Amino acid sequence: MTSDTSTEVQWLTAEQQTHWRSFRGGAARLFAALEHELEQQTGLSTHEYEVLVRLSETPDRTLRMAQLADNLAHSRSRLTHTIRRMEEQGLVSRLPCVEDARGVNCTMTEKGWQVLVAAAPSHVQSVRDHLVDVLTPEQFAALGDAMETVRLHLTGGACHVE
Amino acid sequence: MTSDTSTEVQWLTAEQQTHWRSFRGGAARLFAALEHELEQQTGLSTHEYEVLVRLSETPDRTLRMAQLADNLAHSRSRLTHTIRRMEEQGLVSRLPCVEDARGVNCTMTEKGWQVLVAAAPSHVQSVRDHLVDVLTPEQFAALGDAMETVRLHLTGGACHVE
DNA sequence: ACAGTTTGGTTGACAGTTCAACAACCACGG
DNA sequence: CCGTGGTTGTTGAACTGTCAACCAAACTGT
Repeated sequence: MTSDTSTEVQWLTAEQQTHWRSFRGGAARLFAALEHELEQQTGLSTHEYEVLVRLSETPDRTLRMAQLADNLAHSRSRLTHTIRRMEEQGLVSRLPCVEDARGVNCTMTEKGWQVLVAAAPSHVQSVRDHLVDVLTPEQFAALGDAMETVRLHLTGGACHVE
Repeated sequence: MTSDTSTEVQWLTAEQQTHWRSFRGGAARLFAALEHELEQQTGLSTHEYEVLVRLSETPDRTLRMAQLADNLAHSRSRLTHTIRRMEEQGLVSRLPCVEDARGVNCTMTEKGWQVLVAAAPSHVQSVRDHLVDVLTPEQFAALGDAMETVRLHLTGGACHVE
């Protein structure tokens, strides 16, 4: 990008390049496979599934739009579109927020809960089939730890929930 | 999905769940950050960048559409659209294939080569900043090995190139 | 009280992806 | 030959995500 002699580019070694490509290629194919299987078996996209999971983990199955967006690392507008579509399917509903009149509370409907309950087993099985059970427990743990480090570094240590 | 008593669901343990979420969240944020930085600094999407990388690695900077699609794990139609756009930008060009009249050879133009050369350093730096240099060499190697295993399992051992 | 700024959320136009249908070509067995 | 089936690549419509503009409500300082 800049000059040539002053700022020498620090290339990747051959091993690093191999690892990087394995990571990128493996992750891309893994997520694609999971997305595809979930879609086939339940009609849900992984994003919709994740929305339902996050909502299901709160006491009242409700979250503010902004919290949901942060949790999922999605843009606000993307979440708005997703939630609108899910609302049309009857999976969630939106209510104005009492404490903050700007806010919107997103709640899981009973139908949304049942859809999630029905979808979870096959999705978990997919994750096992293609990731968890393919690796040794040590490999899988190392994978999780490494990516947690990456995540913390990217979010500046904040955004603790995922 | 099926019965309840016969097919008991094998849930993830709490640790497995944590690792899985770290992996998914970390990978999503990492790829998003890399995509964003590459876009900002070079005007290229990561997909376009990968296309150029793959082409640059062949002797004549040319690949059949199908090989390119397999390498990138993209659908045929997706690649067609991508290549059409890149062709409009003058980064690649398409020529009918002599040996197989169905085929299309995709070649990198000189401009495409120069765009790649200009883009590579900052992209490599991004990968270092957010992934390689954040982990220990052992962690990074373990990451690569694990995802290579996942990739091989998903592609049935075939598709050796990535 | 009130202008200025920040935050929460939505909207619409645009860009990129998916999916199904299609056309052209190869390869192989009658 | 001819036809059948599989492969290669493209197309257009529908869908999803991105981006910038926007409104409304909440803070902030005077």
